[in-house]
Amino acid sequence: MDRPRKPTLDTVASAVGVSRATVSNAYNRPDQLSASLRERILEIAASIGYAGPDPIARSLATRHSAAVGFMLGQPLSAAFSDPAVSIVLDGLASTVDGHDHCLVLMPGGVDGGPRPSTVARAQADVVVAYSLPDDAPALTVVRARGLPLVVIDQPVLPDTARVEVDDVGGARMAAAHLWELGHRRFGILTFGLRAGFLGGRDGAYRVIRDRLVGYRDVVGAAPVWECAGSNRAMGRSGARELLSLTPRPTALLCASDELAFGALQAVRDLGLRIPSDVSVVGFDDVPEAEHAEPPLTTVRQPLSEKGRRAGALALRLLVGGRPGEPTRLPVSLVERDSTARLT
Amino acid sequence: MDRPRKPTLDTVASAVGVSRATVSNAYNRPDQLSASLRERILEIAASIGYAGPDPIARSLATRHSAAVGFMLGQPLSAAFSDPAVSIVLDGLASTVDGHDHCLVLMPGGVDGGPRPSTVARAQADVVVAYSLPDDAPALTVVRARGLPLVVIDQPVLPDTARVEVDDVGGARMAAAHLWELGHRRFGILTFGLRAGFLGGRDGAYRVIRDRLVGYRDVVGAAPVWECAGSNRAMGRSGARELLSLTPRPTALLCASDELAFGALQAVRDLGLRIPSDVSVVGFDDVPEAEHAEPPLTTVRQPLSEKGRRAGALALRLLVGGRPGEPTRLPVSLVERDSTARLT
DNA sequence: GAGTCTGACTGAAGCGCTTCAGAACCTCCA
DNA sequence: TGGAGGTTCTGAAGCGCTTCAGTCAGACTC
Repeated sequence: MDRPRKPTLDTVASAVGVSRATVSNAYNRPDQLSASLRERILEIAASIGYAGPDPIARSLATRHSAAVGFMLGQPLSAAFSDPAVSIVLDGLASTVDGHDHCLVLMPGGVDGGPRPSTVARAQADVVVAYSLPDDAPALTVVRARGLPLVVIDQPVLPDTARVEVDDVGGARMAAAHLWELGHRRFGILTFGLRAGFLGGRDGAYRVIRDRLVGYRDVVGAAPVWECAGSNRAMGRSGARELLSLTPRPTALLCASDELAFGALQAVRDLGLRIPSDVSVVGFDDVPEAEHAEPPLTTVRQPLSEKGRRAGALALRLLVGGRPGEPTRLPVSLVERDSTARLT
Repeated sequence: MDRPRKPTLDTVASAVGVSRATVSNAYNRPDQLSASLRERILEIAASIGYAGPDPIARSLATRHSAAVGFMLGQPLSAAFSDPAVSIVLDGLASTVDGHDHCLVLMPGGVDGGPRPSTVARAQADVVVAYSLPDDAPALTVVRARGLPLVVIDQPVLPDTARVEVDDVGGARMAAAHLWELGHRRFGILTFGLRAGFLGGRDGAYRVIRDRLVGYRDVVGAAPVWECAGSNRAMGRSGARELLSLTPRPTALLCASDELAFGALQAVRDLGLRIPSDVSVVGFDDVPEAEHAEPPLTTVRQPLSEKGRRAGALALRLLVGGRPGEPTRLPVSLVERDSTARLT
């Protein structure tokens, strides 16, 4: 609390015998002073332990904080149990970091989405939201603060940039693939805020609702188990529920690869074989899908690109750009060995 | 860039007809004014679209930013491919968030550790470093800025708080367990900055060096394959290298569970059985270890607790606390089904 | 009714920096 | 030789907020 007062621009200025403005220029606008003076300033600054302009004061003066906020629907551990989230975040972080911006993390609580007070105090001048429930209070706070917003995989909001993929189309591809292989009895595995067979409500996440639409477009009515989150363990127990239905589904449509990995395990738990007894298809095409046992048939979406695009959009909003049309990234079906013709 | 100027404390003050100090108090010290006036202020503030005190200006005035920085040794995607990292980060984030602090992420680049310029501009008043290479330049910058620092799993630095586990002891337990089961031919799988059999150098991470020491204490010399990172795919191919040695190891010591998961797969790839042909032990005890096939024998360390402790320490340094003695968390061996007596 | 308290509000001094309109001096060319 | 044009540096006005020492009424005490 009372360590010795740190040196400031003024300290340096008077140590060197120039004005504060000049020292500031030494750091920010080298062209505004002679090289020799600049060098002297930097040298003296270093010698008295001045580590450069204070980021906060600089932010206040320039009116931007060089940080982008990242709001997440889940606690970090839940979010990162799904590699898809990590990959998106990595794409975002590297774009943003490449432009000398920091990432301020606002993880979600149990009710989905960061706490409003967290969002209200976050130092960021643009925020990107990922997989928040549609009605998250955090979104309201962001708008109240007047911060530019980019959403990933969420319903369009007025005046907001957006990146998305064709979830409906992707889901349709997955379902059509199974349909063409002769499957007629399906189980659907999704995730949301709580576990159980899906009754009236259709889940909090737009992505999931969309995938559901796509699946149903093709397969019609089918039992849907919603997991409380997207990870293997939940996928495994959810799949177990679906597989214990009578008649047993011959194919499982999973709303994420993590869920599908769990489903593969559940099928094996029952002593059944993939794909001869049960076909499984995922969604995302995370790197591991290729190395699963058996390699997973899934819908590929460009995860890293999604993060990068979101980052680029955020950066653009930052300099006053317009949100523009939603960016829609392509999906495609990757056929591997977890699906086969029904015999 | 030129959206209409946002309302400030002054705007509100004059709209209400009170002084700026009073409006500030309405937000920060409700006891300093009458409830009725406070209510009126908040109401008018809302009506003119004032979303509360600007976080940056507030930070400047109070001289702290309510943010803790988190420096990481790897890019996000690499870091999060290992659930251990996510769990630690989650523990940290929830502690910190519970005290109304944000987390500022500073992911590493290819050379390990965030870029110095990123660190120099980050708005945080304390930073915690996790799994950085020992000589990361980022650490230097933090100290130059005079920010309090807490390190997780890293060599002790002067005037720095630290949390760690007994890596040497844990590794010893794992090795001793296998030794007692009769194993004499070992393969060791670790991770670091690049892939290959370990020759002279002993890796960039202290954690890994310690685990290696523990393994070797018990098993003596043994081939060591260093993966370029800690994930399944790398573990799988690394284990493949070890298993193709002659004579083939009967037991694999893996420096992380992720690596061990890969190793399990590699063993199966070769048509061998676990644990009858090859025993495998991991390190970390991530949640999935229990559900692996077979369930993984591993060294448990309290990952979430590690993050929480680091958070608590950071918060303490923030209010001027002394670093104190390093916090050392206990490890223990969890015996499951991936290890068995050599027959 | 004088004196003391207390609660409610305000004035003004910063926090550490950026930035912009000059000032001061020098060079160069007509 | 006079002014146009450069270069280098400075003064001062903010950025939006917190905080502390007061001021000012009104309530209370004796």
